[in-house]
Amino acid sequence: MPARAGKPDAREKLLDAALVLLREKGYGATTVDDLCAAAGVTKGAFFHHFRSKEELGVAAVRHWSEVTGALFAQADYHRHEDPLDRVLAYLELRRTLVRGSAGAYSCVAGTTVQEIHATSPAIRAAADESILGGAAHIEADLAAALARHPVPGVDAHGLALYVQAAIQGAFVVGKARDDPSVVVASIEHVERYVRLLFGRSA
Amino acid sequence: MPARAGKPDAREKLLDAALVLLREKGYGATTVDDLCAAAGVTKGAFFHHFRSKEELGVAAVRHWSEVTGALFAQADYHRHEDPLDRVLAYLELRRTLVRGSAGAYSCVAGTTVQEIHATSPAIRAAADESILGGAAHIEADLAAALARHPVPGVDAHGLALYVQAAIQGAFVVGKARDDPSVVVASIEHVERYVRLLFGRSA
DNA sequence: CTAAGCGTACCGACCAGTTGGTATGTGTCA
DNA sequence: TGACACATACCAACTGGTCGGTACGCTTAG
Repeated sequence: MPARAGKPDAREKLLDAALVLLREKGYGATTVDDLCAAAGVTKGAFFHHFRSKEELGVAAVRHWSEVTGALFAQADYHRHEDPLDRVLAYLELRRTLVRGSAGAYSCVAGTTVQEIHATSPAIRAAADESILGGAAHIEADLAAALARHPVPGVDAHGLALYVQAAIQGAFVVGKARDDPSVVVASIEHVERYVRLLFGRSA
Repeated sequence: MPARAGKPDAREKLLDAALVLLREKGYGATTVDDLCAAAGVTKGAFFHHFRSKEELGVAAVRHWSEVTGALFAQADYHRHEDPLDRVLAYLELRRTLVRGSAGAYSCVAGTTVQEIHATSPAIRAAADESILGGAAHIEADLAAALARHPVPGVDAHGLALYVQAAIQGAFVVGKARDDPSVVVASIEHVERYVRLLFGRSA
């Protein structure tokens, strides 16, 4: 993909490679050499763009936020007029995205934060931002839905975070079971929960 | 715990140390030297009891299953007559267990499987068994509750796995947010889901 | 010319695993 | 009873390879 000749693309190639490798092997097991080989770049290029492996970790998680943010921003589930319909369409989209191996469908932020939450504050903070950003995709819609149909003890922020948590957990169990169908089934449970909360029948 | 004098306990000490270190630092970042230091044992003892670090990983996950299995087996939530009450009491127990740092409340199997699911089939299988075992703690009760109050499209096995997934995901978000209160809030959402499913008011 | 972008060669630290050895049983047979 | 063979449990020093990171040189655009 030689978009523009002369433009720096080693950095982009490294970040894209990181998205795959981090999800497949985790942060610790992914070596700098692995990343360079996958990106078709040498170590010199790596440390030209990133001062350390940790700095790449932060950049990769932020890159992940951007990639997924763009994906959901341009998705057409926003077209629904009813905010609850938008939330349900979002969940349906997330469900249909689950295909193939865990390295293809799981989440960079969730995978990475499990390993480094106690050892790398910078990556942990980036992962936190990424997950909050993911929750933000539905938080406003949930707030609007709750305004129309209040549920005692439930607030939009907490519910949005729970949806993210349930999906993250589905990835974990999907990896353990080595079977994406349990991820799909779990997301269906999340959809059922949202419908039950708002008294919407299937 | 000097049960019987002369009995080997380096193995036990290593496994107990592994439960802490694996949850705190993850599998990759936990070195054999770390484990030996935490257990107060030398490397010679480590490789006397385990042929490799991977073999310890498998043993540690199995040890985790035994420890948590014993914890839930002797818990008194089983006393409830109604199976749904037992499930709700189980969730309440899990919620009250969330305190302190992620290294104290999170799950060895879930943390480890994220890293090694693609690289170590043996540990992955052990983690899978552990998570299935966790689901088994409530699966029979869910089956009984569903027998009394069937819910279309919901089976006990899938629901039990979803409960495990939601809790695993709560740990992930708890680590990212560095705040156990989001874990508690997520488990409360799971409790609300179960109550809604079975038409049980709070 | 100059500096950004990238490559090659290399270094020191670290880490999983090895080696060779000690201490303490434990069964057994004269 | 005791001495010999053997096994288990553990220790400390070491090794070979790997990994994150560095030094430095070459190329090309402005």
